[in-house]
Amino acid sequence: MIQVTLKDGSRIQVEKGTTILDIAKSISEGLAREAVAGEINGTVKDLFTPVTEDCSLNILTFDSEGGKHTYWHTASHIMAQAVKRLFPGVKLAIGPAIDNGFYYDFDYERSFTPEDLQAIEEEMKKIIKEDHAVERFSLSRDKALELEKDEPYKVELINELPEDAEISFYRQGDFTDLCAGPHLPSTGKVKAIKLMQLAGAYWRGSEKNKMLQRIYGTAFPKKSQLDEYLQRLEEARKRDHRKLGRELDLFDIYEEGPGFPFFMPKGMILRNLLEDYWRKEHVKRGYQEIKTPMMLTKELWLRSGHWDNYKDNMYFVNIEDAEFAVKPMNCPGGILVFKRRLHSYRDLPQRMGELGLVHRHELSGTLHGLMRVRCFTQDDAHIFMTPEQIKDEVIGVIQLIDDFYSTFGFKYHVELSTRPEKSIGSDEMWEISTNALKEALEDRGIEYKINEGDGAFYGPKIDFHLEDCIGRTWQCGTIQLDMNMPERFDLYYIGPDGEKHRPVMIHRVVFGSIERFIAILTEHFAGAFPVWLSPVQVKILTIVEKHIPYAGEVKARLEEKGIRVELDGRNEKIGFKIREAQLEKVPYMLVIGDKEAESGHVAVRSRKEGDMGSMPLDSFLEKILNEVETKAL
RNA sequence: GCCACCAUGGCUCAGCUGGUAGAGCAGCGCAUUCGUAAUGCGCGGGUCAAGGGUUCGAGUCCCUUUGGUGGCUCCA
Repeated sequence: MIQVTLKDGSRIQVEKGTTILDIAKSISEGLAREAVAGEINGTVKDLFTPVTEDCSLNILTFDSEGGKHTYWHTASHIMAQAVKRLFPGVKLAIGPAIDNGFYYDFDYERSFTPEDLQAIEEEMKKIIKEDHAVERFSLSRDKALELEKDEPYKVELINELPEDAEISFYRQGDFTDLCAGPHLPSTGKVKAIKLMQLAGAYWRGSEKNKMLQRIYGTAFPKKSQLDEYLQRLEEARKRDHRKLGRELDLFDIYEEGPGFPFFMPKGMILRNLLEDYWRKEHVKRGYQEIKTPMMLTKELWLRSGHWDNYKDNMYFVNIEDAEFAVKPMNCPGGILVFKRRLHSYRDLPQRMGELGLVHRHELSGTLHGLMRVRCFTQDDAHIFMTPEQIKDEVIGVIQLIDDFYSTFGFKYHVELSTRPEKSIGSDEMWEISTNALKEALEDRGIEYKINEGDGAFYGPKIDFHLEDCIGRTWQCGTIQLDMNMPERFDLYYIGPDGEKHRPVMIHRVVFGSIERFIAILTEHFAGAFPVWLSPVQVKILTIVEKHIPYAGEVKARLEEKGIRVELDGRNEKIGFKIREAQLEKVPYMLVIGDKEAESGHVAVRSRKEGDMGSMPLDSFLEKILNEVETKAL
């Protein structure tokens, strides 16, 4: 007998060799039915794995991360099995579970069509119905290579497995695949499936390799869960900033300027409000603002290293036989500003902000609304400081970013990237700066994930990934330490000892790109921006023509207080005007009829709560001004 | 850039296996003066992304180009 400790801490005795599934059954039939895998001492295992020694065991259902992973992994095998049946010559690459489902990469003589996808899905349903048992077995390297001799990608994978690795396979009916597992015990366990899309993907993610065909799919234990998932996607589509941007007349991108967005009058209101907020907060924190030119000479970019490292992403212009580059980053300009005069250690830190429009040549296939464009405005700043000031300055930026994100109601997580293989600077400087970043994070009690070797070539960085209301994350803020540029541009300050010293530089952004941030905000709020950001905050709706004079007075009163207000005095029914204002996502509608005109009231309707009844104009003013002032969400 | 798919009036979309463009919304005009998500009637608007080809005939088939969508790579 061996002792198994369950998730709730209770212990049970089972016979050695009992499978996880049997243990689940002994706990409850329901659990056994729901179980998809088991976690033995923290490692996810197949349900048919026998338990051979004392251990802790967690029975996983679809609701857990590991459970989903197992479930989707088996679904991907079922898909591969179906594809193999329908297209015998197909070669298999890899087929993992991912965030919301799974994919499998195939190499086939012709491209799959949407009709093929249909057929594959049907075949998958058959395989599920046939309910093949899934079994696991291991082979020696030679035997494994023999078994996979017709699968060149599998052969490559096997050859790259470490000497001592177990080479395991999973078999279900007529299909066998090299796989580490774990898997569901049978194909019948998978219930609701759907193939989502077809896409090209390079073998092993490298553009030097052959492009394979990737089929994405997802699966759930219940049809209702699949429907719910599809509905969430539909919801995300409704929130798409490209659609809302056009509908709400905020911004758009035209064929005449691929990747170069246009901002409409209402979009500019939003944008200017964000920039006003940004300026105010930065002045408060001791930043100065500068503006550096859009184009600078080739020599500058040679010196900064961009010519060597970033040329493919830059645009160039010839002026009177001299070559200029349109700036892809603001730092070289900022450095010239710093260099304009001699600095004492007493002047440091110098915090110089710039809302700088940068242009980067991005591959056409990567463009995506405002999220990925070819010109965008970075809310940049460069902080020049002594090495001793690094930690405090980084903390200052971390706090600034936290303030900003919480203003919009965003949750976020933080990642720290360390020295990459290809990098410059001494070990000592890397250690100092990486530690400074760590200390700053720890000082603020912020949890962070480390991305080993993912830093910029000139220094380590902290990235802020914010999460929108439907759970997607976006990299926005970043804090990068740089010891390279000060060197290249021979920056120095005079220390207390009267000698020249090299300053350290921070590059940082909070919004990241104003354009992208606006896109994120648009999707986050589904176009219904908080009152302080709404391009139109109040819409006055008259019942009939004769109310226009009083409505005009109301409008004037609101405008006097800086409220952005529109008057809809058209000869239309009130229901129609409300519907339009609601679709325009105006936070407050003021309905003006006889009663209001006589009493000096306004009938308030909120886009969120509907009819709020009648109130004196002053009460409404107080309410909305308070919301604007507090940036209420 | 690579793979797949897509491109019809301002917007959303019909248009079967090729026979010469249609709806709703929006716009404009007229009527209606009305209390919390669509008043009625009428009118105008498209070289069917661009170019080339097949055909007696192309929105529909083929090729090229441009732009978009979803991925891959890259990234704010």
